[in-house]
Amino acid sequence: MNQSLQKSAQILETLMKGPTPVGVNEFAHALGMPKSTVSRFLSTMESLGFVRRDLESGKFYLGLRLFELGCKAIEDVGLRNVAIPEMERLRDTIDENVLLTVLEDTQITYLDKIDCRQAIVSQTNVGGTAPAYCVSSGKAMLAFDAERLEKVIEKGLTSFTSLTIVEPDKLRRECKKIREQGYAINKGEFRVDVTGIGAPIFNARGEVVGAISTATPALRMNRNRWQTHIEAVTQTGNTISRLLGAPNRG
Amino acid sequence: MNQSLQKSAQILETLMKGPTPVGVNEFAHALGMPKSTVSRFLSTMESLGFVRRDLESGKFYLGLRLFELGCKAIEDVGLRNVAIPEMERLRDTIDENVLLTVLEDTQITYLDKIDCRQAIVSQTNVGGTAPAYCVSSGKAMLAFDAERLEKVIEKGLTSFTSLTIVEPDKLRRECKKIREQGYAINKGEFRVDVTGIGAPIFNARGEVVGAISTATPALRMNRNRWQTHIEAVTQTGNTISRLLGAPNRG
DNA sequence: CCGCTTTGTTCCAATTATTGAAACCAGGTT
DNA sequence: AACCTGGTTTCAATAATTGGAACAAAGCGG
Repeated sequence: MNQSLQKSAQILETLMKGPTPVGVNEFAHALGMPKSTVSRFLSTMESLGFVRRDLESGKFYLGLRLFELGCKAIEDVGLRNVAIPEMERLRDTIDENVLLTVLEDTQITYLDKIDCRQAIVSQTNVGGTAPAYCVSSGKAMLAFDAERLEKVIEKGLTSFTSLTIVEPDKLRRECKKIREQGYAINKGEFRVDVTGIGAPIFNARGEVVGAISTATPALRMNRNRWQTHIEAVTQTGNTISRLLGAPNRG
Repeated sequence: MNQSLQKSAQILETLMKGPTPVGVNEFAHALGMPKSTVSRFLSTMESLGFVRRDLESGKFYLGLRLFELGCKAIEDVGLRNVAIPEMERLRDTIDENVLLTVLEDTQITYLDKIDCRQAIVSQTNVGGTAPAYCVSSGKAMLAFDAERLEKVIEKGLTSFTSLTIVEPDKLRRECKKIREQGYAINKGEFRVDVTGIGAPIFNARGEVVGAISTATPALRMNRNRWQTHIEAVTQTGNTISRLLGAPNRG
């Protein structure tokens, strides 16, 4: 057990749990360390960005490097562990934002987003929601969850654009088609300028537990890109499903 | 300079900057450390919560302790509490993404983003960084921090697009102009399709402590929008500065 | 099923870094 | 001017760390 890391952790803990800012002498008393030891540690931690020193008082706060690291740390959770490497591969293949969603009631929630390298993207907020029946990942999940599909229909299909599917039977036929082809497409059904391709994710019992999808400005999708992306997204959904122990679906 | 903390920082940096998860051997190669050294460090960092090990693969991610520390770190930046309501007003006025940044060494860090309602936006990662000299908020801060400006110049001005300012004197003249007009503009200097308007934020001692900026796809910026946005961003920067007790700058 | 390769862990003699009391510095107060 | 407090730097003494080697486990190809 590395002693230096333990001491630095104690310093960070003091800053996280108690009032800030904190001076060298305060640390020495709080942690039972000689002030020369504390002073040297803080100097190193400051140069690494783990703490920052208030110029007026000379006292210390937690550094913004931790904020940067923390933003990255939160990205790796739950279904994400399995999905992220595959989403990253998909993003690398098609260079579009790749989203991870789950179905909650009649809406989808964006659990995660793998960012592409394009400067112009369709905006999606991790933690945000959207109606399931008019986005690609939502339709991909509804197609394999008949009970939830009927619940969505029962709740009512509000029009968001002229392309939104609002007739129940049309949505049912759309879902049948999705089951057959293994992916869903959205072309401006929720937002006029946004297109997407979604594929369901199944668990070991064959239940749909999530979906991955792309989100692309419509102007970037030509015929060739559609075909390439459909294949890549479908394959990624299958791969993630297999990693979760799902039975083979083709 | 404590060697152990440096090594742990390198490990965290590898996890933050590159693809994850990462194995012991990968760290050893990436960092030029013996795998015994890496293995011991990871073991200690895991017990402290700084990294977490995927049970299946044995590979490592950044730990959620960093997320906890990062949340506290950003709380300590009082700037956010003051800035957010004004940023929201700005977003409501111009309907573009509004960003809050601070200057760290020669780069900016995105502390916060207030999302607009547009479907197509310029992508920005909270917790992410960018070189200060070729984004609007970075230039807005450098203009009022001569020492930091010279440090950036000394480090070198890499070209990102054909519009990036890479001549030191041209950057200095640009900063002089920014000081005069009170705002900075970026038109494709860092990413070709992205424009932005940035305004500095000052504290009670008249020191620049941050900046707000917009981030907009270039195709959405016509002449009228430029003028409207410049006035709104500049006014918001002034308002936030006044709230922080800054002397009046006009 | 066996041999090989790769990844990761543990050991321990050798090496290096760290330690912390003391000395010193700076600023504020009496 | 003297004293107090907080913080930095020094350096002989001390402790921690190192990293190659040995070992273990898992996966792969023949």
